Amino acid sequence: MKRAGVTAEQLTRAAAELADEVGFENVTLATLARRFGVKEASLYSHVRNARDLKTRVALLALAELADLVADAVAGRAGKDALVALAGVYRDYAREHPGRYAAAQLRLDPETAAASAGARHAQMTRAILRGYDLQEPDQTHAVRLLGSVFHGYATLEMGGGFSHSAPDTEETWSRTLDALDALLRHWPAP
Amino acid sequence: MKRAGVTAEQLTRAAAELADEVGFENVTLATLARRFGVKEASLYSHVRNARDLKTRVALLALAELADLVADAVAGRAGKDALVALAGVYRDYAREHPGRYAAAQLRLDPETAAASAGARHAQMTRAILRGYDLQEPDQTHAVRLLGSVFHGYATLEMGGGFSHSAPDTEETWSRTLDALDALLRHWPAP
DNA sequence: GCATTTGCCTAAGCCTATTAGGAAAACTAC
DNA sequence: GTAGTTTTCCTAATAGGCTTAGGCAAATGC
Repeated sequence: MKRAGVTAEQLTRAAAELADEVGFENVTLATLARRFGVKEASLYSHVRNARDLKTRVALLALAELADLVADAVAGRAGKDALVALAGVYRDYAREHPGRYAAAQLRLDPETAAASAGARHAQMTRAILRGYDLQEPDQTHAVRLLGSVFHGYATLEMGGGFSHSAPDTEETWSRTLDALDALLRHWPAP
Repeated sequence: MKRAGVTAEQLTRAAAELADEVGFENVTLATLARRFGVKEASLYSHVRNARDLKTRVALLALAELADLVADAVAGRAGKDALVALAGVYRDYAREHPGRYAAAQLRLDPETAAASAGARHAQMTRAILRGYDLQEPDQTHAVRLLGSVFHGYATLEMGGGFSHSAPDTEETWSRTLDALDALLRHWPAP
């Protein structure tokens, strides 16, 4: 019998696509096995277990997202860079909800350390160069920005914003205006 | 054989406690059945299915959280109210991670409409009375605050903030300072 | 006390995850 | 090319979890 030729990378990619289709929490080894035309048990030659697969998808999403951010902020500064970076997160969450959810998976410390996670913090910190913030305010600001971007993406996706009154598009641009203003006039302690 | 005397409310409460112990996604009918000393199938007399139970936990958490917020902001205004409201969300997320996750469950529109969800938006809007914001900026601000609080809680819980440098306690208070300043000097469009 | 409703049970089917052990394909090295 | 090794896939089996169907006994209403 000829082999299907599955690899861990293909499996991870397929899992990411499946996650975008049915939600990260509904990604199952059984579904993937069917999709590849092999038996479930065969997948254990490529990934340790279901958790391992989810971790791989998380790492994929983190790296993919970091690359997109790096691209978007290249050559930009100040509010321009802020808008670009924020837009990448929001768009990614909307276009790849499953992958975005995967990127939120809690990783164990070693895995997290080897992930693109640090690049994210690093790039957010980079756009703060366009503003006049010293440590430790810079770190506070990085965390605040991370909170807003992640919170906004999550709430918007989850329908947390009522579909009424001002549309989310406008809220988004006004939120960025607000954050820009805040960073330009960061309050003294 | 005497009955265990399970009710939907007890079940929901137990599920909420279990969620705080093992994580919302790991709440299972099987575990609850064991905890009540009945068979799994018996639970279907009280809840329609696993999804129904999760929905009930979500509604419980939303209501509980709304009550806590209402209590916290009573008699406060301005930054005082902001800090109180924000603190409730953060503390609840840390003390009841499972319930907090449940509160994020995506509900179908009718269920959501009947939930305490609206009270949350309402109360956030209320604290903005201490600031000089007109519509539609008020709505933008409500969404921004919601994003920050939710995002912060999620990232802090998930270990998204590296455990290094300034501790999260300080970031939290500086974040509130920043939001207060932002609301006091909301940028014109 | 008797009828009805309600709570719980057994039985069974379906899905997913995981492990163990085996066979054949693919690859390596002469 | 062929012998040996590794890799990939398989079957078989176990263990959980979710859900439905049908039945009996406990609680409740009159």
